[in-house]
Amino acid sequence: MPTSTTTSKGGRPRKSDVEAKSLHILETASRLFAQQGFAATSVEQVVAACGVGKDTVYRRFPSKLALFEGVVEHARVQTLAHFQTAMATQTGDALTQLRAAARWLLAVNLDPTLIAFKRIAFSEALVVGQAVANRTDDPIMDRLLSLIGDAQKAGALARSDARFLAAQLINCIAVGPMLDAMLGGTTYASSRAQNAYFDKAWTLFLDGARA
Amino acid sequence: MPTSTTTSKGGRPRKSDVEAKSLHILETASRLFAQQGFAATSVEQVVAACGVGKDTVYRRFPSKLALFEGVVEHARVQTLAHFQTAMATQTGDALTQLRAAARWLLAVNLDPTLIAFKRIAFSEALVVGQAVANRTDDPIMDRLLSLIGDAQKAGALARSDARFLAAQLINCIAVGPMLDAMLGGTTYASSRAQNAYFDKAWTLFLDGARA
DNA sequence: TCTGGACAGGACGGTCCCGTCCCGTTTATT
DNA sequence: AATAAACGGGACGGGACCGTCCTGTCCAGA
Repeated sequence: MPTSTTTSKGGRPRKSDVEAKSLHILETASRLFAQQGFAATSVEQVVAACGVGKDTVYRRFPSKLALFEGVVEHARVQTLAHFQTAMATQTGDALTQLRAAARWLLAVNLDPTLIAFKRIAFSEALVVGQAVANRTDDPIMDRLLSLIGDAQKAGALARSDARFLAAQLINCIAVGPMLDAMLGGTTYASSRAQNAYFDKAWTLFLDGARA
Repeated sequence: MPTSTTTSKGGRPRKSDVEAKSLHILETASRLFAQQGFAATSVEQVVAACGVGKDTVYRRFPSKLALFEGVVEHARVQTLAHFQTAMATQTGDALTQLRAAARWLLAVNLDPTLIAFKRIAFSEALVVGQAVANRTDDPIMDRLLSLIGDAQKAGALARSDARFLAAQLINCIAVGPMLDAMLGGTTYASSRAQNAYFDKAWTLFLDGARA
């Protein structure tokens, strides 16, 4: 049975299986890190949950920190792809697209896994943070800035500092609910509550930022 | 030399010294927790930095977690007192006072110690968080709600949900810079930058929230 | 004066965890 | 068929740390 995609007891795997196993490790580690945090999750737990030997993890990731960085990078790439596809189908003027981007930001900032990683990023910023924080190449921010610039040119937004407006947009729309959820609140769990909040917050932001 | 307020080698202390020592432990632990986080700070470090025996800590706080909770409670009481005195000297109409409260919120949210504790609160929300998060008896929020209510009655603010407005005020004014600082940013370190940011953010909020 | 309580310093047991190493097994590659 | 690589399982060393216990010391209160 040479085509064993399932986990066998041992033996040299095919290359596709090697990659699949890396992905499996990343996803399992992601779940555990998200549930328990970085320090509270032991490599042994990951290994056991994967049904995998310790060497198999340490061959791919030279340390626990490297494993975590791999998990974060994986999540980042996925989130980015999600954003790209969500925005690709958007049409309309800049303000409409900005609204859609803001709505997406709220939704993604309420995603439990992202919240968990933000939590770890904040908490372990002294240790782990650089893996999550302060990515200078941030296509999402670039897109926001671009949309804000277009909206300003169209006269739909006041011509204040675009970077400031983007930061305020994120703060007004997405950050508050995220922190609430991060600290255990369930205020915005339902889709209805999310929509209601978004409408109010967007209106507030727009009234303040309108030209 | 019976009046030794300094640290002596041993001996039964006077009651005032007992309390002073508790305070010293709390402040030293506060500094270390803030610098290094909860998990990364060992009781031995606190003990060594205090010049104190382990028993002396464990007699006051039955566990490391209890010590941390004591530190947080101490900080909370101090912050609250600071807020009360800062607001006691305020005069003027509700909107002016609300502005002062917001300005205070920004300053206190950029205080390194508070940032450090918020960081720990986020990080260890699964373990420690209840000590920091979700205090229902929050006089600061009460004051904000009261001021917003007054401003609405005076026609200076739109009559939307006061709790929503308060949350947005906090998000727009204080939370963004705090998160930035928490992740290592130094954007708002100088007092000038802080003032400039505050003016812009307050204006944006007010334009959105005005009646 | 006398005694008990608080103290500093430090040793200790128990626990947990990271990262390395080894072993027998299985299979892709040559 | 021979080789080498990857694997699961598990033991192991090294180290960190929590919380307890002990010892000698010294002073506040009775």
